[in-house]
Amino acid sequence: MQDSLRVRVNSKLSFGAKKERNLRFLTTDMKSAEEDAYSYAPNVSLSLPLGVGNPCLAAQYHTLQSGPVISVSSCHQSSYSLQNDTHIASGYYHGLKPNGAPALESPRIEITAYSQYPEDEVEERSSNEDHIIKRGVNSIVTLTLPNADGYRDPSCLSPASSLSSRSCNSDASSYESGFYNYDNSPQNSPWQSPCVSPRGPSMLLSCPHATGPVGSPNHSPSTSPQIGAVAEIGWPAQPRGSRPNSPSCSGGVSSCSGIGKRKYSFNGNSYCQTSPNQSPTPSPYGSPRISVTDENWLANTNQYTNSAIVAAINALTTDGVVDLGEGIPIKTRKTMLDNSPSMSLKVEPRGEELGHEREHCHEDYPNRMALKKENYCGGFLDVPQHPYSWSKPKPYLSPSLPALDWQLPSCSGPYNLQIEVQPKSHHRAHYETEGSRGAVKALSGGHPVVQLYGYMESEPLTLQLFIGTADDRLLRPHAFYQVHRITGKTVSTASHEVMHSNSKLLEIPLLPENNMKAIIDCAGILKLRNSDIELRKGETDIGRKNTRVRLVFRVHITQPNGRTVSLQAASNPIECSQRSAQELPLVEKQSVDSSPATGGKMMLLTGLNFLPESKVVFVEKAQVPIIKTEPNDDYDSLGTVGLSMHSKPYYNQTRLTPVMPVADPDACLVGAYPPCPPSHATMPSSSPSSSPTLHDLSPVAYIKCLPNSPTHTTASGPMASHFQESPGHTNLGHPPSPDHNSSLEILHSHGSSNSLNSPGAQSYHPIYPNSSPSSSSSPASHPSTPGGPAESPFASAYSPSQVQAAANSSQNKGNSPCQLPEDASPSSMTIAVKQEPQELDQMYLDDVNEIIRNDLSSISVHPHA
DNA sequence: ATGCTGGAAGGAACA
DNA sequence: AATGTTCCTTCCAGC
Repeated sequence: MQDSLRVRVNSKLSFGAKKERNLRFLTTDMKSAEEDAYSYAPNVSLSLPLGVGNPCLAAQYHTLQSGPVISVSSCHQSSYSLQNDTHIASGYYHGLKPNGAPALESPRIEITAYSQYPEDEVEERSSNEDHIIKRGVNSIVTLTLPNADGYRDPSCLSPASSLSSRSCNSDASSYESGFYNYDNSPQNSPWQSPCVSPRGPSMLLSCPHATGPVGSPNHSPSTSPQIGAVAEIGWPAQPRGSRPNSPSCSGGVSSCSGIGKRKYSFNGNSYCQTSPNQSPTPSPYGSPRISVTDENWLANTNQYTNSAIVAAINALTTDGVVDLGEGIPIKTRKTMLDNSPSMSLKVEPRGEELGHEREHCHEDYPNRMALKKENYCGGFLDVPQHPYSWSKPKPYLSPSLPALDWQLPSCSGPYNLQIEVQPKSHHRAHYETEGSRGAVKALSGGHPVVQLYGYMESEPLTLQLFIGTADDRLLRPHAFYQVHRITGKTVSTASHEVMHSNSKLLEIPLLPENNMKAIIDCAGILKLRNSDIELRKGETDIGRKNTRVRLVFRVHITQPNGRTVSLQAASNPIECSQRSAQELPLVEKQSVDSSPATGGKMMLLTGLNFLPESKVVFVEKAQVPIIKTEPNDDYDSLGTVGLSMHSKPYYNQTRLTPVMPVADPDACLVGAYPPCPPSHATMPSSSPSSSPTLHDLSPVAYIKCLPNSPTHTTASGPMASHFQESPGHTNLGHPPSPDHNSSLEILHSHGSSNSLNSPGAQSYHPIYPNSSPSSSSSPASHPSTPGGPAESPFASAYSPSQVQAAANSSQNKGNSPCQLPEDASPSSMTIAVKQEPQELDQMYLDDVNEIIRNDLSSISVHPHA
């Protein structure tokens, strides 16, 4: 298909120009991939025939990303093992202890003691106000603020930490704490029991405030201290309503900060959170922002605390400390948290909860403190409402739930956790200073759906949700984003927030009566200020352009033998910035599924965000043409486009899904493809992502696709890898194939986007699914990538030459990498892509990615060419 | 009156 | 060091 078909595009919406336009086809060109990130998918699709096979989509997904993914095939827990990938393994596992506690990350964590402490103790402590350890720490902090401290501490510690700094976090935490409180209280235990679930509702019920029971809590806590108090107390907070949830947190915070705006934020945040409370101190200390964040939690404490103190505290306690310790990097925290979490989760949830709650309470205010103690501690309980669910369960106590940064499989034995409906590839996250921007939606207009297959027990379970990174390499809690609980009339799913480590978790009941399926209409995404997070001590990630996330779902199943099986499924990547949304083209429909390679036929593409500069590129792979769209980022687009275009055929086969994983999920979905077809029970994969990250992660695959430049390859690379890895997924690629011959890509030149610019290529942006992006971005690594689209565009240019070059390069680069690419490259290769070098180091990975891209590009190119 | 959105201004961070 | 571009965060306004 080199040619081009003409395409007219109508943009449905108003998008500006968007409406109908004729797209140009580029046949050969490469696009920039820029956005690739988003795009990932596209490429993928191309090829990938992969296999759809993998049972575990998730894996696939990951795979996709990673490349290696390989394995994905297996869904299982194995994942862990599977993961083999070195990467994975190393990355992931390493650090972690079996328990889940990441060893590496932070020792402290270990130190922490939640686990150590019996929950009871904890509670007691809590009750005591927590002076104890954390509390102690807190106490310290506390000192400053009397009551509050106590509360905070707990929460702060952990929560705070996580949140990072941000007040939000804190807030969040608070909120959460609120939740926690609940949790703590009986409720909390979500972990425990799924029960919670019930709780949710119940909670809601119970909570006066809240309408949504849950909701409120959240909010409140966070919110203002006072409010917080209330909130906590009451979910009441809910009442607050308005933004309670997020807002609260944020809102509260926001208000604080918000009001103040950043500048103020310092105060604001911190203050808000903390300070608000009471003490003045809080915020002050920290640097504004920083402090704020952490502060929030820590804030109080921190303030007082000196590093030494902190250290001591840490030593003592931990959690709290951690938080406090702003110093402690988030990661660390996470770890710690994780550890704790684990504990908490299973076992300690309370502890955490308590802690959190407390924290929350504390955080909020002295009042809260009072409240807490009273309320929460006492009152809450009273609050019968929440308790319901939460309390009850606690089934798991085991301390060891896996840390949030652990990679878990989506399938294990008979169990398979799948994301039946993927979230849209774009969701504008809200700042604390803003009101909630609603729950994450699915392409179809509904909401993401998660289902646990293979669970035959009558006891409900708790589905945990947190915001993870979109990195292919490693799936871990995102430092700059927090899940935000949404409540209201439109929310049908009960939920409650809990702080885990520094991350907020949303706990949602998985009920047998609902076939262990949950509609995730209660999850929004809160953006924390980069400055707040970056200030954290341990934080190493850069917020700038790090705007892609994934919804990560976990479920812990306690088997008859007492053993707990933890499954995890991650969604496709979601772009959370405002910007991208606008820029990404999205193809919702295509009038023709296929056309002669000779061209001459008109194709009508309907979608969004088509710009004059947007181009549609057809790539002929083998025989089957594939169409890709590459909107820059949009996965959607990609997804859509790709999907559609190609087709459906593909779709069918493979499903984009895999490929798309991320990005497009929507598209895919939208496209009508089920994201995870697989979903079926069997499928593990479904969530491609899900899984285990392990798998993938490797960025390699994804990779960025693109590099631009020069050769870049583009997307292909990633895709390729994806393909390879998970054929299935990839497939999206193409499964097997059918079609894949050519692909159509829509490119935008987004303006300036770098990528575009780049190479002569035209920069297309393939729409690859996230994966690529992610990969590219590896978390750490590519900052740019991360996000996006633009930056790293995948630019892929596809010129033949380039392609070749790419290929070569790939070769050059490294074997493994090369290999991958190489494999991939082959045109059609298809997909084949190579296997990934398992062992590649990330370093290599990057290279590899490029290579792959190149390969891909080349591949695609070939066709064209 | 709220909550959710989309859009955009202003300023900071980068290149 | 200056300039231009991109990105981040906060506001505003409309539905």
